[in-house]
Amino acid sequence: MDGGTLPGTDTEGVDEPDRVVFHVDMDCFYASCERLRDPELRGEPLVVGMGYEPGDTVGAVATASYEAREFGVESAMPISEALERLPRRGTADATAGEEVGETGYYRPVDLDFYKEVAGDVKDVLHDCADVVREVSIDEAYLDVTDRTAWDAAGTGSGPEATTEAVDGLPPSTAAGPAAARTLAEGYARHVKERIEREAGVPASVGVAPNMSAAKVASDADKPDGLVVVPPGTVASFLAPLPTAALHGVGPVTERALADLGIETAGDVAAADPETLAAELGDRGRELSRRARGEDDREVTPRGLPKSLSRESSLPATADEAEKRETVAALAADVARRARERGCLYRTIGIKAVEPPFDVNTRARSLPGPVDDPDLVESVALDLLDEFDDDRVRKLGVRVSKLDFAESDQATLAGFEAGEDGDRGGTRREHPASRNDVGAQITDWIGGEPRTDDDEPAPDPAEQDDEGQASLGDWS
DNA sequence: TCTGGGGTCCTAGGACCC
DNA sequence: TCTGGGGTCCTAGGACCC
Repeated sequence: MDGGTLPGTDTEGVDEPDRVVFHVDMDCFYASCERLRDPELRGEPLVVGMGYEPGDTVGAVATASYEAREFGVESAMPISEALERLPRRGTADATAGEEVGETGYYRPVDLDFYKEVAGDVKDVLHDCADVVREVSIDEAYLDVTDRTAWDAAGTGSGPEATTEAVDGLPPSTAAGPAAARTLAEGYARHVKERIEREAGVPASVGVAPNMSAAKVASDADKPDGLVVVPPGTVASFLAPLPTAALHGVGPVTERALADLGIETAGDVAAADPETLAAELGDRGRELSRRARGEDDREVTPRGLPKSLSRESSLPATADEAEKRETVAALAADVARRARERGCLYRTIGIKAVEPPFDVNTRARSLPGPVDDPDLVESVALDLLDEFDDDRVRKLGVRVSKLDFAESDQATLAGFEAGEDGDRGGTRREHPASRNDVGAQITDWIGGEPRTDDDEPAPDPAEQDDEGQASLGDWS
């Protein structure tokens, strides 16, 4: 990362040639990491999740290996159900008489280790592309327009014109004989192989002239896939896919579309955009464009986070002490993380989920940004009062309206966190005592908070990858 | 399927201001 | 006094993603 950040000199509006965008998606990443550490797990059904350790009562599958998926185990499935479909190997659950073949391995989530592996992957990605947008721990977009091209590769040799990359794709899509073997495909293969070699885990890669098509392409042939969608073929590539294959179409939107008689991406592309807009708002229009292969979004590094939160499930309870204790612990953790990242927050909120799955959120904004763990706790508890008599199955605490103070303050924050993570907030804090939240806030209003009405802080989403803006660390 | 945890973005209504 | 329009901020909820 060179420091060449030139706000205001972006090239929007310039008519650019076709871009080459990769979407790199690690295959059941957590499971792959576990296998990297313990090769014995290779080829075996493997479930990574939380909640099945002794003493746990709630939990879900984070990742199931493809072998485990054959038993019907899926991501986000309650761990109890996963265990029913695929008993744990070597436990009482899988007692005598059970075929070993009908059991699988279970591993708890070890995020720290996965982050290490993800770091190796990221090193490769940043080495291979000028612009990388890390979407999550196991997923990223690369703009490699300046590193490769859509030109046909090599010697135009005839017989090799079809590529593995397009196997399994509908005939009307991707590289037909004429478009086969682009330089972009070769480069994607190179990236994929480097990831495998240097990080030790498999990835699927989608190659397309825009982000949304690349995203769909990486999904189209998992695991270990490489799907290339050259310019001009995006709409025909997408057309036969179900609407749910489009990024941004979940169960609700899928149903809404189905009610309109729209089942495939091709149907979306053919539908009147205004009809979609009437049903789905702006998203409908956007969906229409994407389905037709239009997506102008540039690949940009991810900006700073907009909120930090922690939540935790518990056996449904109305016990006030238990609820308060939980919220206090969550508040402390959120505040700690905020301080570690050197960020101030101006809004504090809670989430209370009542059975069966009734999500309530409450939030309160402060007059100015703070770094004050005690205040997070007291506001969160105050907001929790409303649910005193309610049974809850999940509680959460969130801070938002984040303020990553520029330069000096950010440095100070980092320094503080490093030196003494336990100290009370020391800057830009209200002077009031901490006994009563209402009093605090009122006092503060009277006092003199930093009136940051309009700090024209650059939109985080548009920040260049300068300094700490390049997330590396969170996710 | 009775549903984990950490996020993002969007929308709608109300308060408030000019 | 039954009533305009525009803008911003706040809260709550919802859809979606990995």
